[in-house]
Amino acid sequence: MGRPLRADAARSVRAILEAAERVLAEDPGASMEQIAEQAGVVRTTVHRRFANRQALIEALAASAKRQLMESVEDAHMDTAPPLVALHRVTANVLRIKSFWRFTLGHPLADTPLTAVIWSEINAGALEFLARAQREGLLAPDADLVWARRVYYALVEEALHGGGADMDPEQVRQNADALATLIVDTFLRGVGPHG
Amino acid sequence: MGRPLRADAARSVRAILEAAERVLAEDPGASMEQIAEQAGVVRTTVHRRFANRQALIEALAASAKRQLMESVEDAHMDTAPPLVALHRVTANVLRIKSFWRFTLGHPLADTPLTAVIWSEINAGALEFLARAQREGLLAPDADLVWARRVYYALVEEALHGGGADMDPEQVRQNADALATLIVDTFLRGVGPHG
DNA sequence: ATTACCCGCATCACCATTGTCGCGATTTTA
DNA sequence: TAAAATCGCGACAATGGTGATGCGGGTAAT
Repeated sequence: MGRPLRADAARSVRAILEAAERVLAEDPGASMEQIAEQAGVVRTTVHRRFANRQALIEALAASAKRQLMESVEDAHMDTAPPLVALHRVTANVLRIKSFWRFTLGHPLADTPLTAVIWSEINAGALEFLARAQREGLLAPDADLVWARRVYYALVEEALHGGGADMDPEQVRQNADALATLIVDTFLRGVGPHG
Repeated sequence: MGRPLRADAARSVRAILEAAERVLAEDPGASMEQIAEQAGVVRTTVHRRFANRQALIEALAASAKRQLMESVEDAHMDTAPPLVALHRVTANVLRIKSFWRFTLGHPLADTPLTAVIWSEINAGALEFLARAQREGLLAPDADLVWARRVYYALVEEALHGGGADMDPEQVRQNADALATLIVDTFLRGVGPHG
């Protein structure tokens, strides 16, 4: 950690990170050149701030994972009523994931650090589902690991599915409606209810 | 279409296609060299049979799409009882998709031809869901497009989800059990039923 | 057995990407 | 305003993948 970056340098770093997220979301194999262009910067400047592609991706991962964890904690999944917590965490995650489509969606961005965070989140999710099951929100005989996978799949589908990917902006504006749809489908499926 | 290939040449072609499917499933950006190595062949031999990477991928697509269509037709989705047809097509598709993980899973393998086939399959699926809804298998107010997306997502999840991808062999052996799980979740979700 | 074909191998040219460097011009900071 | 940091730009070497070619030894077909 040298001295703090100068104002213009900090601006470049942010521009590069945001551009990288956009470009890599479209094409995970995009070149540094393309990223630099989107950032309105010359390629050498990118290399000045990030030694290599890996360093750039890890920097992305750091920001993304932090935001994701915050948005999960914000849902208070350990205390709020299960249905409320589920809806809330779903909407939050939709918003974050629509922003970090590449970093949070592609396994390429995996570092030793992120693996830890993932396992934490997965463990928390399983714990939450167990509580939800005890409180009658899930079927008593439901396979919780499968349930977790189904939930993840529904979230991913809402984000990426349906032919072309959703417009991130659109996702963020409809996050609550989408969350309702996801939770509803998660719990009751698409068959007739009642 | 020149004259038929000699026996050893045909063997090489098959080895290359199978190797390509395996290697590309692991890493969609793998080099021709890696594919050749897995095929037990020198890289120049690959180029002898497939002018460029694109040609190779299109050849893969041709085989895969044909098998997929056959497996869908085999389910008789237009005449069989909806629940039966749904279970059957699910098991069939699981088997095919576990084999062609790359070609059928990655949009990279998209050619003008495959786009047509996809839209046919999608239209057929929607038609089937409409019938299923009329016959009471789906909720009367269910959004059929969303239902289709949910179904696709569940199938993908069963194949690729759960941390590491499933062992293709294992998927094929448990295709019926997996299909039951998928259809059940699709129709009733994971919440309490009754 | 002869012919036609195929493969492995070595080699070549070509291209895109990556990563580094130095310089002059510009912007920020103190 | 002076010093320090940053950027754009051009250049460079290194790397790795791509596609083509020709040759000699081997293999399938007739």
